[in-house]
Amino acid sequence: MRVLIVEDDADLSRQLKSAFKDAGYAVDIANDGEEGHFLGDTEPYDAVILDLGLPLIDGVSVLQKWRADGKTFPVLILTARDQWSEKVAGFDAGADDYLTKPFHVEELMARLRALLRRAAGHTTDTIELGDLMVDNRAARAFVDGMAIKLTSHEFRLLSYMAAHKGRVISRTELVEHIYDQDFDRDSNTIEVFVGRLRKKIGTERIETVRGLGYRLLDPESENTD
Amino acid sequence: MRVLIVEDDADLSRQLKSAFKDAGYAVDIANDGEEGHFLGDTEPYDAVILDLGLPLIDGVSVLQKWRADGKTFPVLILTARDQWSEKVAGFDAGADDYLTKPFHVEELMARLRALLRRAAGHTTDTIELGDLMVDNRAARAFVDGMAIKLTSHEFRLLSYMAAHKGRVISRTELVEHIYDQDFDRDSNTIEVFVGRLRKKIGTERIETVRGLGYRLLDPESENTD
DNA sequence: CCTGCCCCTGAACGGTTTCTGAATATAATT
DNA sequence: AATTATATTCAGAAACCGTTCAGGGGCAGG
Repeated sequence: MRVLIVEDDADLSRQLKSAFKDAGYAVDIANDGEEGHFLGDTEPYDAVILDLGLPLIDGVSVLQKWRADGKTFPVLILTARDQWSEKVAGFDAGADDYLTKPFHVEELMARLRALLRRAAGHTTDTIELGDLMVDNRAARAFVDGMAIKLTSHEFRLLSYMAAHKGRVISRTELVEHIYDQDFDRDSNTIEVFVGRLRKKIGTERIETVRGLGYRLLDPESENTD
Repeated sequence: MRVLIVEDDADLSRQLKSAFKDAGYAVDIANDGEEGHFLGDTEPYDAVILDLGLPLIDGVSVLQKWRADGKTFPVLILTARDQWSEKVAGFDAGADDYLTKPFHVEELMARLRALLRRAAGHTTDTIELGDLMVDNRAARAFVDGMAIKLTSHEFRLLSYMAAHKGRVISRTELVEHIYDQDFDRDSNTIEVFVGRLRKKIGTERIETVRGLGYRLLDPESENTD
Protein backbone atom coordinates (compact mmCIF):
# COMPACT_ATOMS: atom_id res chain seq x y z
CA MET A 1 0.00 0.00 0.00
CA ARG A 2 1.22 3.39 -0.97
CA VAL A 3 0.13 6.55 0.77
CA LEU A 4 0.59 10.25 0.09
CA ILE A 5 0.79 12.75 2.94
CA VAL A 6 0.22 16.39 2.02
CA GLU A 7 1.20 18.44 5.04
CA ASP A 8 3.17 21.65 5.48
CA ASP A 9 4.24 21.17 9.06
CA ALA A 10 7.60 19.46 8.59
CA ASP A 11 7.73 18.05 12.10
CA LEU A 12 4.36 16.46 11.82
CA SER A 13 4.92 14.99 8.37
CA ARG A 14 8.24 13.50 9.42
CA GLN A 15 6.64 11.95 12.45
CA LEU A 16 3.80 10.52 10.40
CA LYS A 17 6.10 9.20 7.73
CA SER A 18 8.08 7.33 10.31
CA ALA A 19 4.99 5.88 11.96
CA PHE A 20 3.48 4.78 8.64
CA LYS A 21 6.68 3.20 7.46
CA ASP A 22 6.79 1.20 10.64
CA ALA A 23 3.30 0.02 9.89
CA GLY A 24 4.39 -1.23 6.50
CA TYR A 25 3.25 1.46 4.08
CA ALA A 26 5.15 3.17 1.33
CA VAL A 27 4.93 6.89 2.04
CA ASP A 28 5.42 10.02 -0.03
CA ILE A 29 5.40 13.53 1.40
CA ALA A 30 4.31 16.74 -0.24
CA ASN A 31 4.93 20.03 1.54
CA ASP A 32 2.45 22.24 -0.24
CA GLY A 33 -0.72 22.09 -2.30
CA GLU A 34 0.96 22.35 -5.66
CA GLU A 35 3.35 19.50 -5.07
CA GLY A 36 0.57 17.49 -3.48
CA HIS A 37 -1.72 17.96 -6.42
CA PHE A 38 0.99 16.98 -8.87
CA LEU A 39 1.92 13.82 -7.00
CA GLY A 40 -1.67 12.74 -6.52
CA ASP A 41 -2.27 13.23 -10.20
CA THR A 42 0.71 11.26 -11.41
CA GLU A 43 1.26 8.49 -8.89
CA PRO A 44 -1.08 5.64 -8.08
CA TYR A 45 -1.75 6.01 -4.39
CA ASP A 46 -3.99 3.73 -2.37
CA ALA A 47 -4.92 6.58 -0.05
CA VAL A 48 -4.10 10.21 0.64
CA ILE A 49 -3.88 12.20 3.85
CA LEU A 50 -4.50 15.83 3.10
CA ASP A 51 -4.13 18.86 5.33
CA LEU A 52 -6.64 21.55 4.44
CA GLY A 53 -4.51 24.52 5.45
CA LEU A 54 -1.74 24.51 2.87
CA PRO A 55 0.56 26.99 1.13
CA LEU A 56 0.13 27.74 -2.61
CA ILE A 57 -3.13 25.82 -3.14
CA ASP A 58 -5.52 25.02 -0.33
CA GLY A 59 -6.50 21.47 0.42
CA VAL A 60 -10.13 21.65 -0.65
CA SER A 61 -9.12 22.92 -4.09
CA VAL A 62 -6.56 20.17 -4.49
CA LEU A 63 -9.19 17.61 -3.62
CA GLN A 64 -11.69 19.13 -6.02
CA LYS A 65 -9.15 18.96 -8.83
CA TRP A 66 -8.40 15.34 -8.15
CA ARG A 67 -12.04 14.39 -8.10
CA ALA A 68 -12.71 16.40 -11.23
CA ASP A 69 -9.92 14.43 -12.85
CA GLY A 70 -11.59 11.21 -11.84
CA LYS A 71 -9.20 10.21 -9.08
CA THR A 72 -10.95 7.85 -6.76
CA PHE A 73 -8.41 7.05 -4.07
CA PRO A 74 -9.75 7.55 -0.56
CA VAL A 75 -8.81 10.88 0.98
CA LEU A 76 -8.61 11.65 4.67
CA ILE A 77 -8.48 15.35 5.44
CA LEU A 78 -6.88 17.02 8.44
CA THR A 79 -8.42 20.19 9.82
CA ALA A 80 -7.90 22.62 12.64
CA ARG A 81 -10.14 22.24 15.66
CA ASP A 82 -13.68 23.57 15.50
CA GLN A 83 -13.71 24.26 11.81
CA TRP A 84 -16.67 22.06 11.17
CA SER A 85 -17.91 24.17 8.27
CA GLU A 86 -14.56 23.60 6.60
CA LYS A 87 -14.92 19.89 7.21
CA VAL A 88 -18.30 19.90 5.55
CA ALA A 89 -16.78 21.69 2.57
CA GLY A 90 -14.09 19.02 2.48
CA PHE A 91 -16.66 16.27 2.47
CA ASP A 92 -18.58 17.89 -0.29
CA ALA A 93 -15.41 18.13 -2.31
CA GLY A 94 -15.16 14.36 -2.06
CA ALA A 95 -13.28 13.54 1.11
CA ASP A 96 -13.87 10.14 2.65
CA ASP A 97 -12.99 10.98 6.21
CA TYR A 98 -11.40 13.62 8.37
CA LEU A 99 -9.49 14.07 11.57
CA THR A 100 -9.16 17.15 13.73
CA LYS A 101 -5.76 18.36 14.86
CA PRO A 102 -4.27 17.57 17.20
CA PHE A 103 -4.87 13.86 17.03
CA HIS A 104 -3.35 10.63 18.21
CA VAL A 105 -1.28 8.95 15.55
CA GLU A 106 -2.84 5.68 16.55
CA GLU A 107 -6.23 7.04 15.69
CA LEU A 108 -5.09 8.24 12.28
CA MET A 109 -3.77 4.75 11.60
CA ALA A 110 -7.05 3.17 12.59
CA ARG A 111 -8.91 5.47 10.24
CA LEU A 112 -6.57 4.79 7.41
CA ARG A 113 -7.00 1.08 7.87
CA ALA A 114 -10.73 1.57 7.73
CA LEU A 115 -10.45 3.47 4.47
CA LEU A 116 -8.16 0.98 2.81
CA ARG A 117 -10.27 -1.92 3.92
CA ARG A 118 -13.27 -0.27 2.45
CA ALA A 119 -11.62 0.60 -0.83
CA ALA A 120 -10.56 -3.03 -1.24
CA GLY A 121 -14.11 -4.28 -0.92
CA HIS A 122 -14.45 -4.46 -4.66
CA THR A 123 -15.56 -7.71 -6.08
CA THR A 124 -16.21 -7.84 -9.75
CA ASP A 125 -19.54 -9.31 -10.69
CA THR A 126 -18.81 -9.74 -14.34
CA ILE A 127 -17.71 -12.77 -16.29
CA GLU A 128 -16.03 -12.48 -19.65
CA LEU A 129 -15.87 -15.04 -22.39
CA GLY A 130 -14.00 -13.51 -25.27
CA ASP A 131 -16.15 -10.69 -26.51
CA LEU A 132 -19.14 -11.89 -24.52
CA MET A 133 -19.56 -10.30 -21.13
CA VAL A 134 -22.08 -11.27 -18.49
CA ASP A 135 -22.78 -8.69 -15.81
CA ASN A 136 -24.60 -10.37 -12.98
CA ARG A 137 -24.98 -7.24 -10.94
CA ALA A 138 -26.69 -5.33 -13.70
CA ALA A 139 -28.40 -8.44 -15.06
CA ARG A 140 -27.18 -7.71 -18.54
CA ALA A 141 -25.03 -9.23 -21.20
CA PHE A 142 -22.89 -7.63 -23.84
CA VAL A 143 -21.44 -8.87 -27.09
CA ASP A 144 -18.63 -6.70 -28.38
CA GLY A 145 -19.69 -4.02 -25.97
CA MET A 146 -23.25 -3.99 -27.25
CA ALA A 147 -25.97 -4.72 -24.77
CA ILE A 148 -28.12 -7.74 -25.55
CA LYS A 149 -31.74 -7.74 -24.59
CA LEU A 150 -32.51 -10.88 -22.67
CA THR A 151 -35.63 -11.99 -20.89
CA SER A 152 -35.35 -12.99 -17.31
CA HIS A 153 -35.12 -16.72 -17.94
CA GLU A 154 -32.75 -16.29 -20.80
CA PHE A 155 -30.50 -14.34 -18.52
CA ARG A 156 -30.68 -16.85 -15.75
CA LEU A 157 -29.68 -19.55 -18.15
CA LEU A 158 -26.77 -17.57 -19.49
CA SER A 159 -25.68 -16.52 -16.06
CA TYR A 160 -25.61 -20.03 -14.75
CA MET A 161 -23.73 -21.31 -17.75
CA ALA A 162 -21.26 -18.45 -17.49
CA ALA A 163 -20.60 -19.28 -13.87
CA HIS A 164 -19.72 -22.78 -15.03
CA LYS A 165 -18.19 -21.92 -18.33
CA GLY A 166 -16.32 -24.59 -20.15
CA ARG A 167 -18.07 -27.36 -18.29
CA VAL A 168 -20.79 -29.59 -19.67
CA ILE A 169 -24.05 -28.87 -17.90
CA SER A 170 -26.94 -31.29 -18.03
CA ARG A 171 -30.49 -30.24 -18.70
CA THR A 172 -31.45 -31.48 -15.27
CA GLU A 173 -28.85 -29.29 -13.65
CA LEU A 174 -30.02 -26.30 -15.62
CA VAL A 175 -33.60 -26.88 -14.68
CA GLU A 176 -32.67 -27.22 -11.05
CA HIS A 177 -30.74 -24.01 -11.05
CA ILE A 178 -32.89 -21.69 -13.05
CA TYR A 179 -36.26 -22.76 -11.76
CA ASP A 180 -37.49 -22.88 -8.25
CA GLN A 181 -38.59 -26.13 -6.73
CA ASP A 182 -41.83 -27.19 -8.26
CA PHE A 183 -41.28 -27.39 -11.93
CA ASP A 184 -42.78 -30.10 -14.01
CA ARG A 185 -40.06 -30.89 -16.43
CA ASP A 186 -41.32 -33.14 -19.11
CA SER A 187 -41.16 -30.49 -21.62
CA ASN A 188 -38.44 -29.08 -23.75
CA THR A 189 -38.26 -25.60 -22.32
CA ILE A 190 -34.51 -25.81 -21.90
CA GLU A 191 -34.01 -26.56 -25.55
CA VAL A 192 -36.27 -23.69 -26.39
CA PHE A 193 -34.31 -21.29 -24.22
CA VAL A 194 -30.99 -22.47 -25.49
CA GLY A 195 -32.29 -21.86 -28.96
CA ARG A 196 -33.40 -18.36 -28.16
CA LEU A 197 -30.18 -17.58 -26.37
CA ARG A 198 -28.11 -18.81 -29.28
CA LYS A 199 -30.04 -16.57 -31.58
CA LYS A 200 -29.08 -13.61 -29.43
CA ILE A 201 -25.47 -14.27 -28.51
CA GLY A 202 -24.37 -16.35 -31.46
CA THR A 203 -25.01 -20.01 -32.11
CA GLU A 204 -21.42 -21.18 -31.85
CA ARG A 205 -20.98 -20.02 -28.28
CA ILE A 206 -23.05 -22.83 -26.84
CA GLU A 207 -21.89 -26.27 -27.76
CA THR A 208 -24.25 -29.20 -27.64
CA VAL A 209 -22.82 -32.33 -26.09
CA ARG A 210 -25.10 -35.00 -27.29
CA GLY A 211 -26.54 -37.14 -24.53
CA LEU A 212 -25.07 -34.98 -21.77
CA GLY A 213 -26.04 -31.38 -22.07
CA TYR A 214 -24.57 -28.05 -23.10
CA ARG A 215 -21.31 -26.28 -22.72
CA LEU A 216 -20.65 -22.56 -22.84
CA LEU A 217 -17.36 -22.07 -24.63
CA ASP A 218 -14.64 -19.96 -23.07
CA PRO A 219 -12.31 -18.74 -25.80
CA GLU A 220 -9.60 -18.03 -23.22
CA SER A 221 -9.18 -21.63 -22.30
CA GLU A 222 -9.90 -23.59 -25.45
CA ASN A 223 -7.22 -25.95 -26.67
CA THR A 224 -9.33 -27.07 -29.49
CA ASP A 225 -7.53 -28.92 -32.17
CA MET B 1 -32.09 5.08 1.43
CA ARG B 2 -32.88 3.37 4.67
CA VAL B 3 -31.00 4.08 7.85
CA LEU B 4 -30.92 2.52 11.30
CA ILE B 5 -30.25 4.65 14.36
CA VAL B 6 -29.21 2.81 17.51
CA GLU B 7 -29.40 5.30 20.34
CA ASP B 8 -30.73 5.07 23.88
CA ASP B 9 -31.34 8.77 24.37
CA ALA B 10 -34.97 9.04 23.27
CA ASP B 11 -34.85 12.78 22.74
CA LEU B 12 -31.84 12.56 20.51
CA SER B 13 -33.13 9.66 18.46
CA ARG B 14 -36.47 11.36 17.94
CA GLN B 15 -34.75 14.51 16.83
CA LEU B 16 -32.50 12.59 14.46
CA LYS B 17 -35.35 10.59 13.04
CA SER B 18 -37.25 13.72 12.21
CA ALA B 19 -34.23 15.39 10.62
CA PHE B 20 -33.42 12.33 8.56
CA LYS B 21 -36.97 11.90 7.38
CA ASP B 22 -36.96 15.48 6.22
CA ALA B 23 -33.85 14.73 4.26
CA GLY B 24 -35.62 11.91 2.50
CA TYR B 25 -34.44 8.81 4.31
CA ALA B 26 -36.44 5.92 5.66
CA VAL B 27 -35.49 5.62 9.31
CA ASP B 28 -35.75 2.92 11.97
CA ILE B 29 -34.88 3.43 15.62
CA ALA B 30 -33.49 0.92 18.10
CA ASN B 31 -33.31 1.91 21.75
CA ASP B 32 -30.76 -0.59 23.01
CA GLY B 33 -27.99 -2.84 21.77
CA GLU B 34 -30.09 -5.96 21.57
CA GLU B 35 -32.79 -4.45 19.45
CA GLY B 36 -30.19 -2.71 17.34
CA HIS B 37 -28.31 -5.91 16.71
CA PHE B 38 -31.46 -7.73 15.74
CA LEU B 39 -32.63 -5.08 13.31
CA GLY B 40 -29.22 -4.70 11.70
CA ASP B 41 -29.09 -8.44 11.26
CA THR B 42 -32.47 -8.78 9.68
CA GLU B 43 -33.16 -5.61 7.72
CA PRO B 44 -31.22 -4.35 4.72
CA TYR B 45 -29.97 -0.93 5.81
CA ASP B 46 -27.92 1.35 3.64
CA ALA B 47 -26.18 2.79 6.69
CA VAL B 48 -26.24 2.60 10.48
CA ILE B 49 -25.66 5.21 13.14
CA LEU B 50 -24.55 3.52 16.32
CA ASP B 51 -24.11 4.97 19.76
CA LEU B 52 -21.35 3.16 21.64
CA GLY B 53 -22.79 3.59 25.11
CA LEU B 54 -25.89 1.40 25.06
CA PRO B 55 -27.99 -0.67 27.45
CA LEU B 56 -27.99 -4.49 27.22
CA ILE B 57 -25.20 -4.86 24.67
CA ASP B 58 -22.59 -2.18 24.10
CA GLY B 59 -22.09 -0.67 20.67
CA VAL B 60 -18.69 -2.15 19.91
CA SER B 61 -19.97 -5.66 20.55
CA VAL B 62 -22.97 -5.08 18.33
CA LEU B 63 -20.71 -3.90 15.56
CA GLN B 64 -18.36 -6.85 15.99
CA LYS B 65 -21.25 -9.25 15.70
CA TRP B 66 -22.52 -7.61 12.54
CA ARG B 67 -19.11 -7.69 10.92
CA ALA B 68 -18.58 -11.29 11.98
CA ASP B 69 -21.86 -12.08 10.26
CA GLY B 70 -20.63 -10.45 7.12
CA LYS B 71 -22.71 -7.30 7.26
CA THR B 72 -21.07 -4.63 5.17
CA PHE B 73 -23.29 -1.58 5.55
CA PRO B 74 -21.37 1.54 6.54
CA VAL B 75 -21.50 2.28 10.27
CA LEU B 76 -20.99 5.65 11.88
CA ILE B 77 -20.39 5.49 15.59
CA LEU B 78 -21.26 8.13 18.15
CA THR B 79 -19.01 8.50 21.18
CA ALA B 80 -18.70 10.67 24.23
CA ARG B 81 -16.07 13.37 24.11
CA ASP B 82 -12.46 12.37 24.76
CA GLN B 83 -13.01 8.65 24.55
CA TRP B 84 -10.59 8.20 21.70
CA SER B 85 -9.49 4.75 22.79
CA GLU B 86 -13.08 3.69 22.47
CA LYS B 87 -13.17 5.16 18.99
CA VAL B 88 -10.14 3.14 17.99
CA ALA B 89 -11.84 0.02 19.30
CA GLY B 90 -14.86 0.97 17.23
CA PHE B 91 -12.78 1.37 14.11
CA ASP B 92 -11.08 -1.91 14.58
CA ALA B 93 -14.47 -3.52 15.03
CA GLY B 94 -15.31 -2.25 11.57
CA ALA B 95 -16.73 1.25 11.92
CA ASP B 96 -16.41 3.54 8.94
CA ASP B 97 -16.60 6.86 10.67
CA TYR B 98 -17.33 8.44 14.02
CA LEU B 99 -18.69 11.58 15.52
CA THR B 100 -18.18 12.93 19.02
CA LYS B 101 -21.12 14.06 21.07
CA PRO B 102 -22.33 16.70 21.14
CA PHE B 103 -22.42 17.36 17.42
CA HIS B 104 -24.26 19.45 14.88
CA VAL B 105 -27.00 17.49 13.14
CA GLU B 106 -25.82 19.09 9.96
CA GLU B 107 -22.43 17.54 10.36
CA LEU B 108 -23.89 14.14 11.01
CA MET B 109 -25.86 14.51 7.80
CA ALA B 110 -22.79 15.48 5.83
CA ARG B 111 -20.91 12.49 7.15
CA LEU B 112 -23.77 10.18 6.46
CA ARG B 113 -24.00 11.45 2.91
CA ALA B 114 -20.28 10.86 2.52
CA LEU B 115 -20.67 7.28 3.71
CA LEU B 116 -23.59 6.54 1.43
CA ARG B 117 -21.87 8.19 -1.47
CA ARG B 118 -18.76 6.16 -0.90
CA ALA B 119 -20.75 2.97 -0.61
CA ALA B 120 -22.29 3.79 -3.96
CA GLY B 121 -18.89 4.48 -5.46
CA HIS B 122 -19.38 8.18 -5.99
CA THR B 123 -17.44 11.15 -4.80
CA THR B 124 -20.06 13.86 -4.84
CA ASP B 125 -23.59 14.32 -3.58
CA THR B 126 -25.01 14.82 -7.01
CA ILE B 127 -25.48 12.13 -9.56
CA GLU B 128 -25.86 12.95 -13.22
CA LEU B 129 -27.48 10.84 -15.86
CA GLY B 130 -27.33 12.75 -19.07
CA ASP B 131 -29.48 15.80 -18.57
CA LEU B 132 -31.03 14.38 -15.42
CA MET B 133 -29.38 15.43 -12.20
CA VAL B 134 -30.14 14.10 -8.73
CA ASP B 135 -29.00 16.22 -5.83
CA ASN B 136 -29.06 14.14 -2.68
CA ARG B 137 -27.90 17.00 -0.55
CA ALA B 138 -30.79 19.27 -1.43
CA ALA B 139 -33.19 16.40 -2.07
CA ARG B 140 -34.05 17.70 -5.50
CA ALA B 141 -33.84 16.63 -9.08
CA PHE B 142 -33.35 18.54 -12.30
CA VAL B 143 -33.98 17.80 -15.93
CA ASP B 144 -32.10 20.04 -18.29
CA GLY B 145 -31.41 22.37 -15.39
CA MET B 146 -35.07 22.70 -14.55
CA ALA B 147 -36.13 21.63 -11.09
CA ILE B 148 -38.62 18.78 -11.00
CA LYS B 149 -41.21 18.72 -8.31
CA LEU B 150 -41.06 15.34 -6.62
CA THR B 151 -42.88 14.08 -3.59
CA SER B 152 -40.84 12.57 -0.83
CA HIS B 153 -41.34 8.99 -1.89
CA GLU B 154 -40.78 9.77 -5.51
CA PHE B 155 -37.48 11.31 -4.55
CA ARG B 156 -36.46 8.37 -2.41
CA LEU B 157 -37.14 6.06 -5.28
CA LEU B 158 -35.17 8.15 -7.70
CA SER B 159 -32.33 8.65 -5.29
CA TYR B 160 -31.96 4.97 -4.60
CA MET B 161 -32.09 4.10 -8.25
CA ALA B 162 -29.57 6.81 -9.07
CA ALA B 163 -27.19 5.44 -6.47
CA HIS B 164 -27.43 2.14 -8.30
CA LYS B 165 -27.81 3.44 -11.79
CA GLY B 166 -27.42 1.00 -14.62
CA ARG B 167 -28.21 -1.92 -12.36
CA VAL B 168 -31.46 -3.81 -12.28
CA ILE B 169 -33.20 -3.26 -8.97
CA SER B 170 -35.96 -5.55 -7.85
CA ARG B 171 -39.23 -4.35 -6.41
CA THR B 172 -38.39 -6.07 -3.18
CA GLU B 173 -35.13 -4.21 -2.93
CA LEU B 174 -36.86 -0.95 -3.66
CA VAL B 175 -39.53 -1.56 -1.06
CA GLU B 176 -36.94 -2.47 1.53
CA HIS B 177 -34.90 0.62 0.92
CA ILE B 178 -37.46 3.32 0.56
CA TYR B 179 -39.78 2.27 3.36
CA ASP B 180 -39.01 1.73 6.99
CA GLN B 181 -40.01 -1.34 8.93
CA ASP B 182 -43.73 -1.53 9.02
CA PHE B 183 -44.86 -1.78 5.48
CA ASP B 184 -47.20 -4.30 4.03
CA ARG B 185 -45.79 -4.90 0.63
CA ASP B 186 -48.76 -6.73 -0.83
CA SER B 187 -49.53 -3.93 -3.10
CA ASN B 188 -48.33 -2.32 -6.25
CA THR B 189 -47.14 0.96 -4.83
CA ILE B 190 -43.80 0.58 -6.51
CA GLU B 191 -45.38 0.35 -9.92
CA VAL B 192 -47.46 3.36 -9.11
CA PHE B 193 -44.43 5.39 -8.07
CA VAL B 194 -42.43 4.31 -11.05
CA GLY B 195 -45.31 5.41 -13.21
CA ARG B 196 -45.47 8.81 -11.57
CA LEU B 197 -41.73 9.24 -11.70
CA ARG B 198 -41.65 8.37 -15.35
CA LYS B 199 -44.27 10.96 -16.02
CA LYS B 200 -42.02 13.54 -14.42
CA ILE B 201 -38.56 12.63 -15.63
CA GLY B 202 -39.42 10.96 -18.91
CA THR B 203 -40.65 7.46 -19.51
CA GLU B 204 -37.59 6.22 -21.31
CA ARG B 205 -35.22 6.86 -18.44
CA ILE B 206 -36.46 3.93 -16.40
CA GLU B 207 -36.29 0.64 -18.17
CA THR B 208 -38.52 -2.18 -17.08
CA VAL B 209 -36.80 -5.52 -16.91
CA ARG B 210 -39.63 -7.92 -16.91
CA GLY B 211 -39.53 -10.40 -14.05
CA LEU B 212 -36.57 -8.68 -12.42
CA GLY B 213 -37.27 -5.06 -11.71
CA TYR B 214 -36.31 -1.65 -13.00
CA ARG B 215 -33.16 -0.06 -14.24
CA LEU B 216 -32.30 3.59 -14.32
CA LEU B 217 -30.45 4.22 -17.54
CA ASP B 218 -27.14 5.99 -17.51
CA PRO B 219 -26.68 7.61 -20.91
CA GLU B 220 -22.92 7.81 -20.31
CA SER B 221 -22.54 4.10 -20.34
CA GLU B 222 -25.15 2.85 -22.73
CA ASN B 223 -24.11 1.03 -25.85
CA THR B 224 -27.47 -0.48 -26.26
CA ASP B 225 -28.59 -1.68 -29.61
C1' DC C 1 -59.54 22.52 16.73
C1' DC C 2 -61.12 22.25 12.22
C1' DT C 3 -60.71 22.30 7.23
C1' DG C 4 -58.73 21.61 2.88
C1' DC C 5 -55.16 19.89 0.22
C1' DC C 6 -51.78 16.82 -1.13
C1' DC C 7 -49.86 12.51 -1.06
C1' DC C 8 -49.92 7.66 -0.28
C1' DT C 9 -52.10 3.24 -0.58
C1' DG C 10 -54.41 -0.63 -2.41
C1' DA C 11 -57.40 -2.58 -5.72
C1' DA C 12 -59.22 -3.42 -10.30
C1' DC C 13 -58.71 -3.88 -15.16
C1' DG C 14 -56.67 -4.32 -19.66
C1' DG C 15 -52.78 -4.74 -22.66
C1' DT C 16 -48.49 -6.91 -23.52
C1' DT C 17 -44.56 -9.89 -23.01
C1' DT C 18 -42.91 -14.11 -21.84
C1' DC C 19 -43.28 -18.96 -20.84
C1' DT C 20 -44.75 -23.49 -21.76
C1' DG C 21 -45.70 -27.59 -24.13
C1' DA C 22 -46.59 -29.86 -28.27
C1' DA C 23 -45.84 -30.65 -33.06
C1' DT C 24 -42.69 -30.77 -36.64
C1' DA C 25 -38.04 -30.49 -38.68
C1' DT C 26 -33.19 -31.40 -38.58
C1' DA C 27 -29.00 -33.49 -37.13
C1' DA C 28 -26.08 -37.21 -35.18
C1' DT C 29 -25.16 -41.98 -34.25
C1' DT C 30 -25.21 -46.84 -35.17
C1' DA D 1 -31.54 -46.12 -43.29
C1' DA D 2 -33.36 -46.36 -38.87
C1' DT D 3 -33.29 -44.56 -34.49
C1' DT D 4 -32.55 -41.30 -31.14
C1' DA D 5 -31.41 -36.72 -29.67
C1' DT D 6 -31.74 -31.98 -30.39
C1' DA D 7 -33.72 -27.60 -32.95
C1' DT D 8 -37.23 -24.82 -34.39
C1' DT D 9 -41.67 -22.94 -34.63
C1' DC D 10 -45.96 -21.61 -32.89
C1' DA D 11 -50.19 -20.79 -30.30
C1' DG D 12 -52.53 -20.73 -26.05
C1' DA D 13 -51.93 -19.70 -21.29
C1' DA D 14 -50.03 -17.41 -17.64
C1' DA D 15 -47.56 -13.95 -15.56
C1' DC D 16 -46.34 -9.37 -15.44
C1' DC D 17 -46.77 -4.52 -15.76
C1' DG D 18 -49.00 0.15 -16.57
C1' DT D 19 -52.77 2.90 -15.62
C1' DT D 20 -56.49 4.74 -13.29
C1' DC D 21 -59.15 5.90 -9.40
C1' DA D 22 -61.27 6.24 -4.87
C1' DG D 23 -60.58 6.29 0.00
C1' DG D 24 -57.94 7.71 3.82
C1' DG D 25 -54.47 9.95 6.45
C1' DG D 26 -51.32 13.54 7.63
C1' DC D 27 -49.89 18.24 7.60
C1' DA D 28 -50.39 23.22 7.13
C1' DG D 29 -53.01 27.13 7.42
C1' DG D 30 -56.87 29.16 9.31
